[in-house]
Amino acid sequence: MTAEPAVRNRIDRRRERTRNALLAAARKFLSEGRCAVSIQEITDAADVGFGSFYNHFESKDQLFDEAVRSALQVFSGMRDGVTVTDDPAEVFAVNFRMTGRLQRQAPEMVRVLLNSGISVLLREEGPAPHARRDIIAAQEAGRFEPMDPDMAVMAAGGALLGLLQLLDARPDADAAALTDEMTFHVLRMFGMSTQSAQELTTSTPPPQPQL
Amino acid sequence: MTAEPAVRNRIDRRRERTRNALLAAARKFLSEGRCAVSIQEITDAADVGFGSFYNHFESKDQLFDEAVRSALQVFSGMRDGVTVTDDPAEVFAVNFRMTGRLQRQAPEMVRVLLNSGISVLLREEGPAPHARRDIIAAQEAGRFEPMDPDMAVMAAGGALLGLLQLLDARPDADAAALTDEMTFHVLRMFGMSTQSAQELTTSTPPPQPQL
DNA sequence: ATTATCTATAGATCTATAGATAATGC
DNA sequence: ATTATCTATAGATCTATAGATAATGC
Repeated sequence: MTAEPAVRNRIDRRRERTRNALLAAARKFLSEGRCAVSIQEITDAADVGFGSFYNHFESKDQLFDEAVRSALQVFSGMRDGVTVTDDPAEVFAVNFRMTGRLQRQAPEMVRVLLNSGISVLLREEGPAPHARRDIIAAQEAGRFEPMDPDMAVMAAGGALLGLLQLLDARPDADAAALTDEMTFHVLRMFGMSTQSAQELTTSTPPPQPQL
Repeated sequence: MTAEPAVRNRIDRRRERTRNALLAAARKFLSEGRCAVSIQEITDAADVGFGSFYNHFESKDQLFDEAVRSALQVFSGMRDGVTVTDDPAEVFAVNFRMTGRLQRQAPEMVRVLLNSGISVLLREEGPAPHARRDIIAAQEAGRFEPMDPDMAVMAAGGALLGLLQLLDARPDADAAALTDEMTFHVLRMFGMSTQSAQELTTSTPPPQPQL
């Protein structure tokens, strides 16, 4: 009656190791913007026999697709375990601040998304659907002014991607400070007062993102 | 003493036609996110003999690089011919509004940028350097509140890319209205009052972007 | 005469698979 | 006995170039 255990035996664990090595190698190339790489190069980077590729993926396109998806999951999975508050604006702010800080924790994952285009903001597996719900809740609670939710998601998501790109280009910058500054401005864009926005971006530091 | 005429004779014009056909074909593939396409496919799409490719480009990478650059030039070149005002905030707003409207004029060009990642916001050939100067001028004129200029560029540029992506996904939406709404919110993010931001986004409609 | 384009092709590279090898389950 | 991995390779595809053709300049 219970679900299958995630890992059944040693064979399955080895199989998953190989698969993960291929995904990690694919993310490495995608993070470098190299999408025209041969399967041989991928299996070499994964330290896996060439033929093993076809035990796990039908094509390079499929591998790359799942690699992007796996990077997206890091972002949407980050929300799990975050303390819930009853202020939806704070929920939004905490998630924004955590995502910005994620750049220093997982720069390669972030780079995969930065290279995969703005369309990540429209993907259902990405962080957009959650953000959309948070924004609507904050609007209904009167914390944000009314605004087309899709526009709000694209505005906040775009600013977030811009921030991540800037942090990527500036390895020595204070990521937490810049992230909080960006969060502050996004909250103000959503109609919050300077004081309220400052309260949400300076008070409690957000928890460390979980990987 | 004068510079060479852009086009000297019929041979040069034909040469340029071929080169432009290759660039256009490359943009077509890039706008579809297909970077692993063969040179044969590119020359077929350009309706050009296979060998002609090497008369103009040394490699596929070089072609793709110049294709992205040519798409970027459409954006930064759009500013030329725009009426100049003495309010730097209005200059910023007019350019933002024109760029949003550009999505309906040149959707393929926009798609090339959307697919080429957030790093376009850091490229010197892109619109970022101009936007940066406009933002600083508006800050010094007291129209925008102080803010790290690079952060401001990434915030506005990210929101703009998000807007363009949304317009691309919604061919039937009112692009001008959504663009003006996004402009309004970005101006408010930069510290403008609701009234001032509304004045800059509702009064004079921006001129049609030139292609 | 010059120059760009086009066609054809040799050689390199890449993909997909078959069959051998190694590891684990029962 | 089963299953995944690995090695080797046939066939397909792709790249870069050589040489022929066509168009223009002078």
